[in-house]
Amino acid sequence: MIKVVVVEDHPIMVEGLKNILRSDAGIEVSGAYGDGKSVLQALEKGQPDVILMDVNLPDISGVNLCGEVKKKYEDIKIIALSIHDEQPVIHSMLQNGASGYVLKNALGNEIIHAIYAIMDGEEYLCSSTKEALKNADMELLKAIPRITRREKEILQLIGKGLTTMQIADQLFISTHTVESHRKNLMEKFGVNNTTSVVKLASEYKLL
Amino acid sequence: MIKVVVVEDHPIMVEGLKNILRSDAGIEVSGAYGDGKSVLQALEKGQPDVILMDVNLPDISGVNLCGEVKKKYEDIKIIALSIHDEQPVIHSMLQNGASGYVLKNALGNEIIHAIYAIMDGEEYLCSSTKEALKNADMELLKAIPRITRREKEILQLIGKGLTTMQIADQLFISTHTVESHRKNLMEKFGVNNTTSVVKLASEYKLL
DNA sequence: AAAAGAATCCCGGAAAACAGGGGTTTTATC
DNA sequence: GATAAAACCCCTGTTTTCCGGGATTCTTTT
Repeated sequence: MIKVVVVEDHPIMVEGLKNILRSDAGIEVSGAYGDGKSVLQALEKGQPDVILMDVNLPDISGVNLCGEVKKKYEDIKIIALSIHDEQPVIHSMLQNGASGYVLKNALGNEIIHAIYAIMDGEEYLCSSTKEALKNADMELLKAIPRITRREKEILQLIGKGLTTMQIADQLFISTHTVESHRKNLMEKFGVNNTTSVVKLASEYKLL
Repeated sequence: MIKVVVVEDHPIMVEGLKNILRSDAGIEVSGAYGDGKSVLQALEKGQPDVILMDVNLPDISGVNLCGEVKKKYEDIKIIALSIHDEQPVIHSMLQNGASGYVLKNALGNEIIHAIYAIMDGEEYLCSSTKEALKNADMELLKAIPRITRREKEILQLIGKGLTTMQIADQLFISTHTVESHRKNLMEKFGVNNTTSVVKLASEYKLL
């Protein structure tokens, strides 16, 4: 009997998943949690074989949660569940130890397949995910950039529509410094204007 | 017996909704469709009392679908289902004839409440939605801006990270013209730089 | 504890975007 | 079929961002 824990903040979705998994005799849903904190607590008292984990949670990003869980309990297999098929998101999840990536528009039995596949030690990607990764070799693929505290702060202010000067005033630093951070953000995101940075940051839920 | 049709492109979500609605004796799910086109076709052969409609569909925006359905079948009540609680999205759905707006992180029985409430002729907003609308009087609230074909085209190119000159070259128009469109976009979105336009457009799924 | 690497800070000139003006052609509406 | 409104087009001067640098402090890693 494979023990599965669901981490997902949409109750209706949880209901759907439970229902689908119930239909398989070899799988047992041993718990469902709506945010990162409560799973981490629950895991201290006992571990499942597999965690089905939504990438977008209210309290912590799925990428980070995935990393934390894997650090503490390396035997637990993690399947990422997401609405998005952005390459960097997929890549970051896999780098952080996820064994599978399934889009939420997948059919129910795709999830069951995924569970059995990863219990066999395989890596499972749903068809749309594979499609998204097809013409990009995994080595060159860039993950979600790791940005610093200060950069994040500035990114958020830029996202609010403030100009460099307004940001400089607010943070009591020179406009040149703000521009320097702006430049580094463009560098890290691999683009050459702020607009693209904000667009990507918004896609990766960094704002 | 209240006949309900579900429009939602995530099969797992559909499964969850069906399961929840099944538990209520007065409600019957008479159909489920994954995109706008198939619902419109199905409606020609018979109408339900209520449509539970996801705002983000693969082929058409929920806002437009809502408008179309209401134009042809004004008696069908529509409840919008969404992950987002952005004011302009909520406002646009209600303006297009939706009678309810429920966030996907709502509990299952909230959906059932919503269905009964709107069948009684009420308007139903889930608690988080109400929260989002609280400090903004409905009159002043701005809807998602209506942008023209050309503007959309330019918005998308800007979103790709192209500069004004690159866009001008690609569309065989003057850079001045591109800047003019850019200006109008800022005007319509009520902001004063392109970055904010792209951020909002991305939130409203206009890209 | 030293070196390498990040992160935060600063500068000046070139290249864009922005603001505020005006004009013509489509598209609805009466 | 007139007319008003919207869409689309263009221009000039000012402001902001971009991009080439470089310096100093934190933080890791060895």
